[in-house]
Amino acid sequence: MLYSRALIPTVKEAPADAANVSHTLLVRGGYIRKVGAGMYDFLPLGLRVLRKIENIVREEMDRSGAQEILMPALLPAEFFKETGRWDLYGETLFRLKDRKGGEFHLGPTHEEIVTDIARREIRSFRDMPMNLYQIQTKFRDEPRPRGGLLRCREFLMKDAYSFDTSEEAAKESFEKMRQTYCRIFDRLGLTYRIVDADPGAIGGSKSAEFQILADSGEDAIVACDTCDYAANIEIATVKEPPLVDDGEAPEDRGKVHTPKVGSIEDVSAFLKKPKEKFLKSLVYVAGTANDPEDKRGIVLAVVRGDHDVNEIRLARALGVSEVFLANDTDVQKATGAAVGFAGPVGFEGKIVVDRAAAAVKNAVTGANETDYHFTGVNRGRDWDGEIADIRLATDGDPCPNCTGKLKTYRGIEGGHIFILGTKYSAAMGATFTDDKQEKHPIVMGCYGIGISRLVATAIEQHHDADGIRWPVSIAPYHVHIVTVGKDEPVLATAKKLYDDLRASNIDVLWDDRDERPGVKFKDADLLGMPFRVTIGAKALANGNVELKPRTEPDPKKAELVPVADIARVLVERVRAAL
RNA sequence: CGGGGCGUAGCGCAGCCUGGUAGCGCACCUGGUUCGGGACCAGGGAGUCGGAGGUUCAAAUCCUCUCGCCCCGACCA
Repeated sequence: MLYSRALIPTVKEAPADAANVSHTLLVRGGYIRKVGAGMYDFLPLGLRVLRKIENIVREEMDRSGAQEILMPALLPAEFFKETGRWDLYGETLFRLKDRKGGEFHLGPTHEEIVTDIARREIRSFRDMPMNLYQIQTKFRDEPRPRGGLLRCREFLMKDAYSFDTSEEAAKESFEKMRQTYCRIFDRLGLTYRIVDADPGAIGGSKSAEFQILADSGEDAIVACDTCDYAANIEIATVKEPPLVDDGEAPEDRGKVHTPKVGSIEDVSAFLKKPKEKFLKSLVYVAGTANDPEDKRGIVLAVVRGDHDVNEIRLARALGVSEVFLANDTDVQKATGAAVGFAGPVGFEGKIVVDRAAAAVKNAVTGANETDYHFTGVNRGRDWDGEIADIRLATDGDPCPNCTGKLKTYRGIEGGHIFILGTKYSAAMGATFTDDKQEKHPIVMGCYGIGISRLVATAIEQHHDADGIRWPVSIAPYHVHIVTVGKDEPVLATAKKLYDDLRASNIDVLWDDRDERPGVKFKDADLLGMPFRVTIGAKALANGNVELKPRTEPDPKKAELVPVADIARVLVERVRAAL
């Protein structure tokens, strides 16, 4: 592509509404433009990256034996109504009506639709295993779109669905997808961790996330420094020492006046006691927003003062689908005190206590009376509760599987794979006949990759102060030729290199604009093509051009390559990196 | 939805408190000098001040409503 004819509207200043690196660089480099919240134009360069990622995903999915299909984005409500998700999905579902008043929605994910294909087309155990996938635009009315391409209301996703005859066979399909995903993320040049995760609203028995490591990531994950244990912090657990009596003599319970100091931090400083001697008591409302038999209840969750509650684990311990931190009014009602002074002593209602908190002796707790705390509180004597694993893992915690320590990382969820079981097939009557003429529901799995999100994710992981540093496999162009000046030999050399590279299937962008060199270099760094070739009169006088990989940090450092060799050298290096 | 903030030229912003002429930088156009890391000089074009209503002789500025956008939380590829 000739730069002078391309739509690459780079800008010097960061857009005011961009909060993260990838968003800023995508806009500054002229890759994308915002149309509305969570909706973006992909300009030519942005689309090239998107297509390259898409093609790698497609190649690896095809290689795994999966078959590509395409389902509609516009869907009649009946399928989601069949499984109950029409109600469960809530506000996130984009709903619309047709001219006759019929109910429709835009697809946020396609389990129901693909299950409908399966129940119509899969009859026999001989038809499986089968894996169907599509690369398609998804629509979710996110409560809060953010981070440019990282979280959109309209986004491109690869979603795959496996169909098997048994849970064991489904595990094999799951494992095959796990390996396929590894190949995909490896080829994309992304550093990731596979972590245990919460299946969430999609449902299912087993799930793993492919977390692309990035400090700006929304997700927190923990990974063991010794074994291969890794989990999303949402469900991560830690090894807790067994509950043994350490021999500390129980003190008498006391009541202290702690005016206006509610937080653990403040009370800890006020009473000059370490946070580990505190019990943090939080009032939760347990239940399910969309549960028809809405069994809501107030629950007190107790963790050690230096720990935090893991809400997903708490919900699991309670056997409900979700828990919500109670609002101030409910806290008042439940404890009779202002927020900050809740405690388990005398609390009327269910109490769940974390394993670590259960071991604390002579603890400080809220007194369920505004401006007062108890000291010398002991479980068993002063209160008791159901012991469960309900705390958030943190840096340095002992690994649950070995003797190693957990380390925390930030990540961006690039892919998520699930074993769904028969949740959708049973609800929708997708069955097959086995070799004994018996009917069973199909066992399903589903596998997602956020294609458009990966464009941004790659930048979060590959950039420097000057701009993007694309991995070769997904760079919009492999080579960026910068011609300095308009001397005839310079232009002729560039033209020949440009033609030679294109003939070798190397994607090449030639900055042939009538701009000063500084402008061209700045744009080249911003755009981030992996190899830059500078052709100028100076080096050319000695028969050389300059070659600089984008990853070379020194802006002035470039390798001199004879004109006769440059095309071959570039072809070799690009191919080696693919 | 809870909390915070912002809408003024294509982009980034000032002006608003204390009402009276819409301004700066970048980008763009013309001419000239420049030309290896975002040049300089001179001239020029470009704005329903997000929208509606109100107060006032007079509103970008004050008041009310409304729409859009961003950030922090709960949700997710």
